[in-house]
Amino acid sequence: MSKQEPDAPTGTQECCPGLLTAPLDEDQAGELAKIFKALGDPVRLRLLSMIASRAGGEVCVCELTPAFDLSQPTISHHLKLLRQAGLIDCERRGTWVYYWLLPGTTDRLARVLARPAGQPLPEPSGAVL
Amino acid sequence: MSKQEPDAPTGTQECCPGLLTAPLDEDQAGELAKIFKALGDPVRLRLLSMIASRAGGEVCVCELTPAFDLSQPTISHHLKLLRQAGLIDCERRGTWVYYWLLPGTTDRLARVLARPAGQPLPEPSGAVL
DNA sequence: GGCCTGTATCGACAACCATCGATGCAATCC
DNA sequence: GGATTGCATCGATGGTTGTCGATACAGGCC
Repeated sequence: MSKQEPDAPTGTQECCPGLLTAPLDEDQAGELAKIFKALGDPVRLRLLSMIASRAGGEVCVCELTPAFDLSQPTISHHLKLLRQAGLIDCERRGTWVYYWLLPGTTDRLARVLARPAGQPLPEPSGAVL
Repeated sequence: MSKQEPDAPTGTQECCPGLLTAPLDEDQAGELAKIFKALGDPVRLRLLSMIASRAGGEVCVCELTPAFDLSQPTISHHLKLLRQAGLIDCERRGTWVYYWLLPGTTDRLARVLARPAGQPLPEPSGAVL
């Protein structure tokens, strides 16, 4: 486990200065889109937040599955997608499998979305909601 | 324009303390998933970064369309999705249509993904990449 | 008015995705 | 060893999505 497909770049380019400062090239856009797509589902968002907000840092699948009105294979599928996006990782311990957050990936997204502290933004229509 | 469907919540709940601190409820997850889904496409990510990183704050569609190997209706479609997600807005000025970033939405995502400064994260497997 | 240009919408189609039941595999317990 | 439990994988299926050409609409120009 934790080693099935080389989908999670795990460490590739910490560089990119953010979405909001310079146009992304195709490679950066493709790589980031994979991660955002993984977050683009309510079930996966809830799974991720359940895992990330866990006190001990890790959660057993047996706690995640009953929290949803979905079949066990469906939850397993969503966890796999989150793992392939590099957002979480897991380990089998005896009968059970535990998942935890990989904070590097969420940190990277937060940086990519962050606006460099007081960017001008001449607000042609204002709109800072 | 700017007023076609009430899809962009524009200002709904600045509250939610973040993905990583407490489990999301279904409503929050559904709402956030819509925005992340809009970011889950390389073309839309590049469009957004082209718009956001623009010096004057706004970009004419006539500059965006030729930057891609895609048809004009396809670009228009992607811009519509970004707008429905509350990430950008637009205005027609004469013959041309101009788009700009709504920084409130990206700010909100950045906050949602940010980890509250020195969260423990006992790292059962380390993995801070 | 009529034409041209820029952009949005429509309808169609192929590709992808979320979901399920069935099944397989791993580890424990008897 | 055999039974049981926890989780992953497989195959199928209906719904969603990215893309296109055709078309409609809006505004400027003659």
